[in-house]
Amino acid sequence: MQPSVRPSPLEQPTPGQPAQHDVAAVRRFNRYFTRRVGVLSDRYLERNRPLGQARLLFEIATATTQRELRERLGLDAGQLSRMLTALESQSLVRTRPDPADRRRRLIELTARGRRELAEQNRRADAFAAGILNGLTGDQRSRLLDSLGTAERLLRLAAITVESPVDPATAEARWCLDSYAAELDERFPGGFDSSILVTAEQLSPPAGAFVLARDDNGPVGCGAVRSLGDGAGELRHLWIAPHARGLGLGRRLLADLERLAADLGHRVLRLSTHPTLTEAIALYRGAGYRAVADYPGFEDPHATLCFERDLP
Amino acid sequence: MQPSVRPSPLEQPTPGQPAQHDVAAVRRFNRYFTRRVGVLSDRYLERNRPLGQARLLFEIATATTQRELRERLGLDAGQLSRMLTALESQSLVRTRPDPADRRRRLIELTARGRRELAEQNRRADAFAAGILNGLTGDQRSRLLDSLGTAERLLRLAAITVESPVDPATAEARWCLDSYAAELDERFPGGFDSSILVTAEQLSPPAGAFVLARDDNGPVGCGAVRSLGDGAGELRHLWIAPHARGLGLGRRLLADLERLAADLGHRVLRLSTHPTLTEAIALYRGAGYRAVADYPGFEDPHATLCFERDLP
DNA sequence: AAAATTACTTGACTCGGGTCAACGATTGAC
DNA sequence: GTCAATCGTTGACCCGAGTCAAGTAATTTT
Repeated sequence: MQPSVRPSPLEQPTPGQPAQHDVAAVRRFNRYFTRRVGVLSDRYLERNRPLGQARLLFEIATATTQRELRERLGLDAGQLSRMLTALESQSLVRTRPDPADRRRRLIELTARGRRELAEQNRRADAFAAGILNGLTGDQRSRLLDSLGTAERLLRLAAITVESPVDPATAEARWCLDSYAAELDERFPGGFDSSILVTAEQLSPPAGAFVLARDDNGPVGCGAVRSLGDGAGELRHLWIAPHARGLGLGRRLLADLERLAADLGHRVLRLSTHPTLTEAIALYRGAGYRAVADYPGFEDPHATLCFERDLP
Repeated sequence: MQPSVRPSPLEQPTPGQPAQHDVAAVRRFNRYFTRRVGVLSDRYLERNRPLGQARLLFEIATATTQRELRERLGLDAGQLSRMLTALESQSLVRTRPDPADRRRRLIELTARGRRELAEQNRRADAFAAGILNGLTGDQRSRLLDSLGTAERLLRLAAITVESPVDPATAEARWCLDSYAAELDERFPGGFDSSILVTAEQLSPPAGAFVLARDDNGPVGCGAVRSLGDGAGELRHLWIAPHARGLGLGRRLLADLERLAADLGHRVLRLSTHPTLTEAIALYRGAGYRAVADYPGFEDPHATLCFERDLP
């Protein structure tokens, strides 16, 4: 819902309200899909066991504490406790006190529970296979393609970008740490994380930090700091691996440019490394031009510099 | 699950079990979609009214008798009756005895019920719009494209083809009537339905009839009759308008060819009309060649003849 | 005209999901 | 060492969904 005061050459995330026709199409698909696939596959899951317990079995496979289960499934403590005793009485699940904190109870599947879970999975697979069965190979791959594209775009649509945000929060730190860890792996000589800019440099009015989140937490970040003299520097633009290929980079970049302009910068500069091909393509596509160097440039890893005038 | 005894040049609907990878992709999408969209939109629908009543309100807009509602929603008679009295006590719905059969009660929305329904729709729209909001125009159209393709393919996968089937059943008659009605509209001079082949000609061993159904009933048909002398004739291949563009034609055609071969025919012939461009494309694509005429050809509307040797 | 059928209503249930509050047991903070 | 907070359990609920069977009124069949 940004007012389009300053039209940017980049794609705007929200070009007005969606057309009624498009809204109807989404609703139509939703109606069809949940009726045909969603509900049915639930019924398939439960083997004369309440749906809640069946779902729980799924989650227990990867969780160990009640707290975790409660958060993941959004259950009441009492309700979960009762469901667990039900599963325990079927000897699908075993609980024992956590030695580290004996208020807690650790939960694990028994051998029988694992068999039961495998059977549930087999049935869910059979259901999905049943859907694919009536299709030719070509049709199948078109279907999977469409589902994949749809999922990626839905995920993208679920991502919200907060800007500016305090770079000292846990979520922000997590992003910056992930960024450093990734570069450390990708750069031949590793990555020297001491060159990460400090939180002070990224807080207004000196600079700004931008954070993208989906339903499960942070999925990307980016920062602007001041180089002085009307110039800003873009730093630490990072997208979580599972959120790549969605167009989120462009969205973050657009937000950072807007922020930089708001901070009074007239030109935005950045440096990057030839290995980071996706990033380079992003900058070129967004109208950045390569420059030899710039004052304040200090990253020893970077060997490519870009800049762009801000509107 | 047809054994591939006689490999046809046409695409087989079931080339073996789907790969595990594909199955997982379908499950992944299902999980994501139902969690993110399905459940949420239900919660959006209900305005401190039980979900069942909210759904009912939707359906009443287009239905008038309890019987119809029961069938559409799969509800118990008692349950529906109670839900209706609940809606009636909120004066959203009015019922009155059907003058034609006073055991029945006609159901209609009151003015207030219509307002309430409109509000429900507004909310559901807002929810769908919310999904589209975070996307650029280009991304939106890609999303809608993908959803459309996925829905069409899922619909196709849900279609089952029964062959052979008794051409005298109500469903078969319905298809043939629809076929005649459509041609009557599309042909400049109308369609003379007396040339429809008789049920006897389409029953084994003289011929065969094939019927395609989706969850809601018949969506297509086709027939083979004998022309004598080792030749069969393909007749009345028809696909319901809402099931077109899915590739169902090719599937029915493949089934009919298999049937014709089973009946002992060595060549399959057919006649069609230049207006029916989709059909002509289908036949050409399936390896049929145009011929001038053939013995037994009798359809006054048809002016194009095709044939193909059966394996 | 009687018997069977159909359309709906009502009562009496079960069940799963969900909420709330009280209560041990355990732990961390001061 | 005490007190507050935390983790899980248990009892006592509500609610909506769904099932089953008996009952009433109207209609069709025979």
